[in-house]
Parts: sequence; C-alpha cells; structure tokens
Amino acid sequence: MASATKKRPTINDVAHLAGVSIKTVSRVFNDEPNVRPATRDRVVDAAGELGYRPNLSARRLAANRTFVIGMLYDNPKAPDYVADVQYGALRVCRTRGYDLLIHPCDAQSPTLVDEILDLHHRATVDGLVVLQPVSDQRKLNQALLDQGIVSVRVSQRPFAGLPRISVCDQEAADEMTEHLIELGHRRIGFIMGHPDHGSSHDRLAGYTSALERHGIAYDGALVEHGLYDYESGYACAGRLLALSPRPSAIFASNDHMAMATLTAAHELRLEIPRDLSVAGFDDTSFAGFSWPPLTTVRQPVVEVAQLATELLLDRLQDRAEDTSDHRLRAEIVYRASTGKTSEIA
Amino acid sequence: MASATKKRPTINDVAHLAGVSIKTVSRVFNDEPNVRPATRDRVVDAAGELGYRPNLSARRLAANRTFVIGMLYDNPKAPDYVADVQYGALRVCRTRGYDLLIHPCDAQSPTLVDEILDLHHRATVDGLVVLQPVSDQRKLNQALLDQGIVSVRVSQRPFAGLPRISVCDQEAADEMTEHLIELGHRRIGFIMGHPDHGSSHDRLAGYTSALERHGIAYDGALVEHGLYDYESGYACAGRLLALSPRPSAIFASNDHMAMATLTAAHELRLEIPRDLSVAGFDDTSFAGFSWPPLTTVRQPVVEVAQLATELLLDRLQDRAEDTSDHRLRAEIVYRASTGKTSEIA
DNA sequence: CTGAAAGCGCTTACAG
DNA sequence: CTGAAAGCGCTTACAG
Repeated sequence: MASATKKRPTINDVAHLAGVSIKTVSRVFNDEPNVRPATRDRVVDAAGELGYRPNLSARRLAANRTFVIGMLYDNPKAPDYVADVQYGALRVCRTRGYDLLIHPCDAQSPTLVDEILDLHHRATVDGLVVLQPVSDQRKLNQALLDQGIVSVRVSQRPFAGLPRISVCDQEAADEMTEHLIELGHRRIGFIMGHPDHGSSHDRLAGYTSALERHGIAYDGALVEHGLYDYESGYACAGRLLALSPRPSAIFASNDHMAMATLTAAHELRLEIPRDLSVAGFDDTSFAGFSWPPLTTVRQPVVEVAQLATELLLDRLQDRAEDTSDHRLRAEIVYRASTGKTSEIA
Repeated sequence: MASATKKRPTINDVAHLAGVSIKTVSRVFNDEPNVRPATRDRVVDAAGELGYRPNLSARRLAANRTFVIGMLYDNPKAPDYVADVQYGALRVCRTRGYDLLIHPCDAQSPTLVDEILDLHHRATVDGLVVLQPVSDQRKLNQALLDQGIVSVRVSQRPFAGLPRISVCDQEAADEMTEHLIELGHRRIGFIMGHPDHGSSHDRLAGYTSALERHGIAYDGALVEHGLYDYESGYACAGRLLALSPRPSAIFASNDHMAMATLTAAHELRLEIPRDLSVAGFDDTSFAGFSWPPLTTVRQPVVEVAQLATELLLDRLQDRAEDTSDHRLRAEIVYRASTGKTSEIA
C-alpha cells in the first residue's frame, strides 16, 4: 500500500517546512560553510521528517557534473583482476560520494575512441580510470588528452600528459628469478606473456637482469613466447620440458601459464618441486588451490585501483593538471611449487 | 587546443539550425513517430554538423527516469560468477540504451535495506537485478515490493510478488550423481555447500534423488557439510577420505571444494581418477586447469543475467506486473577427474 | 505531422 | 550567515 503515487519531497518542501530558502537547504546537503548550527538543525529535522533525498538528476543537470566515474577495461580472461580493480575503485567512490560505471570494451575496436568520447559527451561520466591494455591505445590516450577528458591510466607504459600508475613488475620478476637461483637453479626456463602487454616485457627484463647479476649466461633456448593464456603456456612448457638437459625450474609470466606448466609436468610424471620448480605471476584466486600450491607474485591490484580513483577524483575537484607517475611494489608469495634443485650440480 | 571552453551544443542549437522546434529534435532523438522523413533528415544533419549529443542529465530530470539499472550482489569469493553476470547484463543494457551500476554489498549488513532504498530514492537507478545470496534477504525483498521498486531476483528460493530466475541445480546434481553411478561408483561422498545458500540444498537434493532412483541407500556418513570455500572443502574431503571403506568418488558442491578434494587426495598419493573420482559444480575459470581437469557443472550464468536484465527492462517500460518464474538448465562438462571405479566391487 | 509553454529539482552567481 | 532569481537542457501534456 505504501508508495502508490505519493510524490517525492523536493528541496522546496524542505525549505518551506524549515522556514528557510532552498539555497540554505542546498548548503546543508552539500556540506557548505556559512550555515548557522541552529539553521542547519532545522533543515536536517525537516528533511528527516519528510524523508527527503536530494534528486541526483537535478543536481547533475544544475551542477553540470555527473558524480560518476567510468572504468574502462578489456580483460575477458581475467575476472580476478577485474574484481579486485572494481573493489578498489568502489571503496574510494563510496567514501567520496561517487558512483562507478563499468565499461568493458574491445581494446582493438576501430570505434573505441568514438564510443568513449560519446560516453563523456552525453554526460554519463565525469572522468575515466583506464586499465591496461586499453590504456596502451595511443589513439585513445591522445583523444582523451585533446578533449580534456580527465583520466588516469593504469599501465606499464608511459604516455606523456596523462597521469599513470604502474606496478614494479620488473623488480618482482627479478626477485622471483633470484629466489629460484638461491634455491640452486641454474637452468631456469622462462615463459613470456603476450607481446602487446607492457608487463610481458617488464617481466622478461626482470628475469634477465637477475640472471646477469648472478653471472648466469642468458640462453635463448630457455625463453618461450606465450600469450598469457593456458593453451599457449601449455605449449611453451611442453617445449621447455623436452629440452635436454631439462630446466630444473620454470618461471611463467602469469598463473594461467604456470598452471599449464604444472599440468605438462604432471603428465611427464615429474614431481614438483622435486623434479621441477614452477613459479607464476599474479596470485590469482586459484594459485593457492593447485597441486602443489603455486609460488607466485602478488600484485597490489586493489591498491592500484584505489590510488587511480583517488587521483581521478582529486583532479575532478581541483582541476589541476596532473601528470604524476606512481609505482607500486609487488610481493612474492612463497608456496610449495618451488624448492631446492635436486640436480646433480 | 580542442575543447577549451567551447560550449556543448544543446537541443536549442540543433532546433535553430534545422529550423524546427526543440520538440521535433526531441522526437528524432527518441525515435518517436510522427516526424516527416525530410524533417528528420534536416534534424539529423544539423545535429551532425554541430556534433550534438543529448544531455543525459537533462533527459533524466525531465523524464524522471535514469536509464540506469543497478546490480546487487555479495560474492567476494566468486569473481568468475560476477564477471559472467556483469557481462550478460551489460550485453542487454547496451542494446537497449541503459547503463549498469554495480553495487556489491554485504548481504548481512543491518543497514542494507536503507542503503538500497536510498539508491533508488536518490534517482540513481530505475530498477534492480538482485543476485543471490542478497536476493534471499526477506527484509530486502519485502521492502522492494512495498516500495514498488522494480526488481528481478536471481535465486534458488521463491519469494511471492517478485519475478525470479533460477537454475535447475537439483536436476544437474542428480545428473552428475547418475554419471558417477554409471561409472560404477556406489560409495559416493558428497560435500555440501553453505547452508544459507538455496543452491546448497538443491544440490544435495539432486544427489539423494539420484541415489534413491538407483537403489543406493543414503549414508549420512558420506555427506559432509562445507561452506563453499576451499578450506572447508579441504576439511570435508579429509574426513571422507579417512573413511573405511573409502568412497570411490566425491561430488563437491562447487569447484573450490572440488579443488580442495583434489589436493587432499594428492596428498594421500591417490591417483585420480583411478583411485578416486572427483566432481565439482560451477565450471569456474580454473576448472579446466587443475590436475586432472575437473568434471563439473556449467551453469548458464551469462544467460541468467541476460534474462534477468531483459525482464527488468521490459517491466520498466510497460509497468506491467510481473511475477514470472524462470528456470534455466545447467549442463555437465565432462573432463578427466571422473572415471570408472577400480574398486573390487 | 509540428510546436509553444511549462516544468523537472537542483546549483550558480550575485546581492545583501 | 542567508536568499531571490535565473538557468541547466531536456520531456510532458496539450493544442492545433
């Protein structure tokens, strides 16, 4: 019986009841200064009595802002990543009174730029958090910059003019490689990720820098080129395990390819980590569920999203230029898939 | 140099240039009838020339609709499910000119009802798709019904007055159990899911109905109570594998618990499926990556979300009452973790 | 098939 | 510290 056709109270109703102007009600609801405490109380009481809620649509039209930010991404195969990123962005949005509009898209789409500009021009979002690999589309970045659309990039590659957040992938990959070296491994296979992703190159660089520092010669035969998916990882692992002598450890550039390596090894009846150490990257939700549980790198994905969102909202408030560059550290998660080599030196 | 302070063209600018009234421009952009083709063309041309895009905020205020629907859920541990559901909802939203606002929440929060009503009262969303287990909160459902907030539930439990979509979990669990029976298994362990989820009970019901039909006595010792997470699954599997005689197959109510069962079995040096068949439920992204790959049940999650969104948008258009109930079938995905029993009868 | 008027419920820019 | 006026850019409800 409730609702029916009872009209929602407006700012006018509250102003009447409180005996003030609508401007004063507006001040109270926007936490603006210059309202006497007693006046404020009367407004709050009146609003409470009427069950008043400011109408967002009206606020948006009058203020010419939407109080919504958009999140652009193209990660059909990485639900864990997307979930973490949404979580981080949402946390910040909620404390600051913004809503989040998710906008998965096809990074390769020829109409991507128009699609995104339209999103902004129709007053759907005030600004954008752009995740990799979309954030590496130069055309899009240039359009965002030209149109003055406030946005923050999450990317392993720089783009002048737009603020950016990245993860220290190279350092983490270096550290993981060092971990394997310290366990006694010398023939360490490496499975690279998709060549279009900046992270692939960073992770390879970390692998090579660690080898070099420890005086281990780089051997191209030990480096396979995958695409970050299970299938390519499985093929790469198969080739590495067919090498003679076989590597005693394999470092895959992400967990999917590490899982594939585990399977390839199991099929050869290798025991892990006795016969082969396997390391991954990303610490996806299933990394702790494999047999054995995977040693991998945990990226601060939630933190990255939080920071990106904070930077975006900061810019949205004080329209200051921001071309800052932030780097967050990743950490290694030691599990049971890596261990001392049993090789006879 | 672009943007600068150049004002965005409005409906008035287009009307002027085309030599028509703003009402006619409005008609064209809303695909309303009663516009002569020639007039329509002039409007389209004028809009194109000016780069006009209707301002959503104005449209929302005038039409008293937001063209946004909200998606409510509480699945911190199920990124795969959430990703699929978002994907399905977004597909429908895009073809019908709506945006999607995600609203993860805590189903147990005492302020949940207020939070959701506020979302609607502030004119943030026109309606809601509510996913389980949030959709099983009676207080929330009652509030949605009382307030006349258009919403569609995805749930394994009915609630009079609100349309609902469910998956035939019981049938699928029955079918999976039958699959195991046909492989020769007689002592089949079952790991139940979280007791607060309707699906847990449906899946158990499917297990028992298949046993009964095949004349296998129900044995309470073979049924363990988990919570849908890895840890509880591991504990349950441990207890089942300690039974004497050991079950020759274990059917876990979801993939996380099935993965845990795989690990528990590996630790006992059991070979799968030779010594033990293991089946899961959900076909999560990693189900194909385990060792061995998991036989499981694929739920039509994307389809569920699409249907829910379609029903919601239909109701939003022709305010008709809708208390329909839809059931979608799940299918078994046969992989390598289940096989013929090697038991000596 | 087309349009003039009113209004949606706020904020902005001022004035005092 | 407070308010009156104008306006944001559309749609609604009519009239013709």
